[in-house]
Order: sequence, then C-alpha cells, then structure tokens
Amino acid sequence: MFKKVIIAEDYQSTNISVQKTLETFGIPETKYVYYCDEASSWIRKAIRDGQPYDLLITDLAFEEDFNKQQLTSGEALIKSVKEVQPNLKVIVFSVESRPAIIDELFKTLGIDGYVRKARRDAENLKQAMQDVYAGKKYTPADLKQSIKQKNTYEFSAFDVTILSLLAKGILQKDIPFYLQQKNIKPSGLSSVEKRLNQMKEVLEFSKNEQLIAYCKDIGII
Amino acid sequence: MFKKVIIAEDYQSTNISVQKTLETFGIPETKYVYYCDEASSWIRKAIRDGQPYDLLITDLAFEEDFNKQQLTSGEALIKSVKEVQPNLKVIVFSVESRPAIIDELFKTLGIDGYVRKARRDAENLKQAMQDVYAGKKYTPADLKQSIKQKNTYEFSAFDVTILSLLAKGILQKDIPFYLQQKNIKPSGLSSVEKRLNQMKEVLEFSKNEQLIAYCKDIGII
DNA sequence: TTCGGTTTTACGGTTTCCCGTAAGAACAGG
DNA sequence: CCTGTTCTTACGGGAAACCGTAAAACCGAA
Repeated sequence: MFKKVIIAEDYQSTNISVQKTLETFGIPETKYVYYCDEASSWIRKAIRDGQPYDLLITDLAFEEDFNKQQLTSGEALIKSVKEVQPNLKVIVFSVESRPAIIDELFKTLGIDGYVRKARRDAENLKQAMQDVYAGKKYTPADLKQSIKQKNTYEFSAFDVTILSLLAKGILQKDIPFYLQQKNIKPSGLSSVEKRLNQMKEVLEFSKNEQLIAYCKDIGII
Repeated sequence: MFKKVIIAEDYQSTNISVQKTLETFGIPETKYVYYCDEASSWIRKAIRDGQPYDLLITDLAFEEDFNKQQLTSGEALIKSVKEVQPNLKVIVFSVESRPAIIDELFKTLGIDGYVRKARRDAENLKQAMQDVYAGKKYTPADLKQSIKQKNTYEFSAFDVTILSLLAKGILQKDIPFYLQQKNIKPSGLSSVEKRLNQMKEVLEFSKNEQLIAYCKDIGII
C-alpha cells in the first residue's frame, strides 16, 4: 500500500473521516491540509528532501476565506503538482457528479481515481486507493452508466462556443460578430441557427433554454 | 452533556467524522443512520421504550437512491419528529449557507442550532452541542458575513416554476396554460414576463438563456 | 480550369418574444 | 359604499428568433 499520502480538503469534517479511512490501511506517513497552497508546498518540500509523496487525495472546490490563496481549486493544485512530480498518483474526492467534468479530469489532468462524496463514499475511497495502488484507474460504478445515456450528442468546440455565448446573454443575431473576432470559421448567422437546430433535433428539444439547462447538467458549459 | 444522541446524515464520510466528534464528549448512547425514515423510526421506538433521545443532529439534503423514502429531507424529518417529541433538541448540520433558509429553520421548525459544513465545522459542531445543551441557540458567526453577498436574488416558488417550465422547453406564451393547470394564482402571460424581467434586472442579465445557466449553477432548478 | 458536391451565407416571411401602456380585479382604510 | 393602492391581465407595435429557400463560396478530383 501507499507509504506517504497527502490530503487536501477544506471541510474539517470530511478531512477527519478521510483520516480515519486511511488509518485502516496503516499508512506510515500522512499529511492533512486545508488549503491548496499548503498541499503544493508540502509536496514540493518532500521532493527537495528526497522523500516525495506517492499519493494525493484532493477535493475540487475550496471555499475562499480571509486566507487568500494562489491555487484556488483542486484542478489548479493537480496541474501545479504534476509539473514538478508527474508520477504522483492523484485521487479526486468531491461532490461533483457531472460526467463531462469528471471525464475531463482523467483526460487532461491525468488523475488516477475519482470518488464521489455520497452514501458509501468511505468504502469507495478505500477501494479506489487499492485499485490505484495496483496501477488501475478507479471510476465509480454509477458514473459509467450515466455516461452511456442514449439521445446523446457529441458537442463540438463550435457548439460549446455558441452555447457559452448564449449563456452569457449574447443575442443570437450578434453571435456572428463574436465568432469573427475569434476567427472562428463558420460565422454566419445561418450557420449558428443550423447548429442550434441540429443540437435541438438530436436531443429532441424545442428551445434554447432547454439546451442550456441540459448542457449545464452534463457540465460542458 | 447529552446522554442519547441520533445522527441522520447520508454521506458516510461526514457521518464518520460526526461520530469521531461525538466520541470526544464520551456520550454513552449514539446512533448513526443514513436515511430520514430510519431516524424517525428509531426516535419513535425510543419514545415507546421510555428512553427517548435528547438530541438529533441532521443534514438537510438527502440524496435519493434505490431505497425509496417517505421523508426525503431534513426539514421533513424535523417536522415529523417534533410532532411526537416537541422537546427534542435539534442541530442541523448542512452545507446550506443562505441566511433566509437558515432563519426559516429556527422560526418555523424551532431548531436549536445550525452548523454549516465548512473549514472549521467539526469544532463548530462541538461548540454547538455545548451551547444547545446549556439551553442556548447556536448560530455560526460566519453566517452573518455571508449575508452580504451582492447581486443575489431570493427566488420564489413561482420563479422556480417558471424557470423549470422554460428549461423543459415550454414556450413562454404557453406557460399561462400550465400555471392554470396547477392552479397557480398569477397565471397571465404578462405576470410571467414581469417576473422574468425582474429576475433579469436584479441579476443584470439580458436573456433567458443566461438566467437558466445561472440557476443551474446555483442549483435551484 | 472545369465540374460536381458540400458548406456557408444571404434573404424573406412567419412566429415568438419583448416592452410599454392601459384596463380590470382584489383589497384595505375611511 | 367609495377611494386609492396594488396586483393582475389584456392588447399592440417593434425586435428577435425561427425556418425554408436560393445564391455564393469552397474544395477535391478529373
């Protein structure tokens, strides 16, 4: 099992229970911190001392308080530590349940496991640690089923751009202007309308509002 | 200190840490459950046995799963147990931070303490238990500062209904029909438009799409 | 270059939305 | 019962979105 583990989690109550979970594995060296910056510092210090950590368990969302931080999210922390220690195993422990967001963590940040805070989360965390230690990736069971929902649509970068502009309150008829600013190729109003229609048709939606709600749910905007 | 305490909390990780916090008080009898119905049953049973609980610690939001429940929220649980044991002390332990919601718990449900899940929540919970045991009410200090979030808007049930209909793809002009079906009082199209305009004005939005995106973000629809 | 096919853009008519105004209903106080 | 206030509803003109069609641009292959 892992020898040296660091946990970044701002909620004291959650932090305590992760401690207790780790105790069952009898890990010799564990560190618990409440801020991302703190986690980053300890990890870098451990590298300098020639005794790096071999597992990071982190939350995604950290609340702001009087103590202003450089790193304000789990994503930023992971990106930062991967730069100095790419082989560090990472398990994310968060309430986030949107598949698109979680997929993104595996793909772009290269995390090794994701445990969702839920009814059986302590047990899932133990399982995740065992799997990741064995060199496997860990994804919770209930995530996989929600990924392969039917009526799904592969949103292109262009789609996401349009939807993001709408969600920001840009008028549909003004979108061509914004697309030209960013040198995005199809910029005609008809192209925007066509794309929106395609999305709505595939998903069997009738209104833009519905589309925005859906995209927020799955986390692509 | 309290002699017999029951905790209702669906997240295992949080439940574990509450257990550990209670251990520091050396409370002779504690019960930990993951569902509201379960909590209700144990409390009623304890009354029948002539050894009622003297403190309930509960979350507000409970996730649904295959195990269908009668009581689906902490509010419902509190209301239910207060009917059979009005003198039971209640501390709510939740992530909810909106002052209006929390105030409502003290006023209508008569809870004795509120602890927000946050950085120092375990310590706050201990303090809350001491205060409530001493017959005092407990409200966290940081609650007052979170009151002054600007650009916020208190969404009414009517607002949420309208927004939900829009997010389901209902045409704006058809909303009055749906409101009449549900016997919701202001049902005119102008009333719907007026409400939408008010929301957009306060939040400085220009389009419905923006409004839907915002509401999805803060989780009210 | 020319040709065929695809993608992008432009344009007009219809529907829906937006917004201001005013009429009507509900209600409290005198 | 009347009066003023507030809330709700009805209506109409103008803006935006929707939708189909046709012209224009693009692109690979002959």
